[in-house]
Amino acid sequence: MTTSLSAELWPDVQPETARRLMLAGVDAFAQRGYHATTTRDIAAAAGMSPAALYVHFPSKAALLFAISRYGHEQTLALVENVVANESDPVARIRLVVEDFVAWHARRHTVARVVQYELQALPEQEFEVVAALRRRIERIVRDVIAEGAADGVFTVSDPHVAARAVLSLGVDVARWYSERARQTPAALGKEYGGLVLRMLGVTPETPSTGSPDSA
Amino acid sequence: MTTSLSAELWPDVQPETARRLMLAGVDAFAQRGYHATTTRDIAAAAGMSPAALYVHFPSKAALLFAISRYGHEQTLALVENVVANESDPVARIRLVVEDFVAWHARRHTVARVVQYELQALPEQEFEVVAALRRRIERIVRDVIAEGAADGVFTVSDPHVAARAVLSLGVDVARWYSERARQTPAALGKEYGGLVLRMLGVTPETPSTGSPDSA
DNA sequence: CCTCGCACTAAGCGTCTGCTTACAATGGTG
DNA sequence: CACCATTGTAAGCAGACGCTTAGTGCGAGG
Repeated sequence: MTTSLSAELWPDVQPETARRLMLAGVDAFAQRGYHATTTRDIAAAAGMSPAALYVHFPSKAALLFAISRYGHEQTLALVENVVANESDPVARIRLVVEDFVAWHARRHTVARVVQYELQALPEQEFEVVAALRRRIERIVRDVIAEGAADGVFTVSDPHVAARAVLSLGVDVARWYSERARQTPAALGKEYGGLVLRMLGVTPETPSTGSPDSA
Repeated sequence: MTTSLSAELWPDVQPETARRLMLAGVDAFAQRGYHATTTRDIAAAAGMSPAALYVHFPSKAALLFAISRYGHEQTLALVENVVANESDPVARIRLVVEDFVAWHARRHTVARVVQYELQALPEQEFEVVAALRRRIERIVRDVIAEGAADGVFTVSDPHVAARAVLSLGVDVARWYSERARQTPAALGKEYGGLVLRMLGVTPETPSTGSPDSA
């Protein structure tokens, strides 16, 4: 189980039992999918009776929402953080990809739920996370558009390019596992390079600093 | 509904009713997911009683398997066809991406089931489609490795590069819809260009022929 | 020591699930 | 026309589902 690794997640979820339920939910949802997971599964994995779930969450869907929302907020924060600390489009997009990919690899269990169990959310809750997703996509698209305007990126359509960049990151959650040949950080670095080339950045552009000598 | 477009799928499924059930299954599985779809949903969408499903398929899982297997065979055939008709690694990878992406866009309903409902298959049936998936990945990886050996591709690891290329194609099924701004064919062309740059092909390499003048 | 509130459990509710059974309509073949 | 395989239906079974209810253990406050 990857529970031990995920234990450092959600450091501030109020009752310890609620966090255990979220952890159990993540594992179950990621492995079997939301609809194939029963409240009895989750409760048993958390070492409790099925009714205990309803002490902390009004419904099974609310548990999914808590997980999904928290995960989306983390990835949004990640992207916003890079944009806040960097100004060069090349550095921005490389670091966004590095962090985004590394997160989807390291947290691939949570990421699987975040990216692929969206449709199971009730309409109202779905709208909340959909808004978070739009913000993430918007930021990436704007960074690419800015780089294209500066002439450092060569893309015919920032919309398509942003989709492609995010696709590379999202899809990592689908196939990555602990027995992958690369660490999350190493994979992020490699994908960062791939994306820069995809966006038409020539290697002869050392940007502001950090020559990244091998 | 996208049923009318999908109607040209499976031209050779024996009884017409079985095809209608598969069509209804594809739509339902893609929209709500396998586990959230009931046999009553499928039967109703096909205009039949729930028991009719069991005249043509031994179980709900068998219906999913028929859909998944057929879809995987189509994408494999697509990739094999390109490799059989082209010899240059650059042309091969560009056409593979073009066709793979276009298929995942045009058939995004089927593709969604094919790519994201795998885990719902029983173990034995899963192994069958997993073998097909391995063959697809293998071909793409070999083409990239060959291009890298020839010096036309610049990749540090063909495994990672193949994963990235397939990720771009697979993820199209997740976000593409009829109201996308690009036709499947146009998207395929654009992604083909992105992938070539990602693999380090310089635009100054016109390969054997086909200048692709715009 | 009593009392209250909170976290939790045992048991079970109404409903829905995949699937089966018993039977009817249809159409090709002798 | 008799026969039967094929293709469908109506009704329902056994089990599992999300969630509720009634009640228990226990630590904090008076």
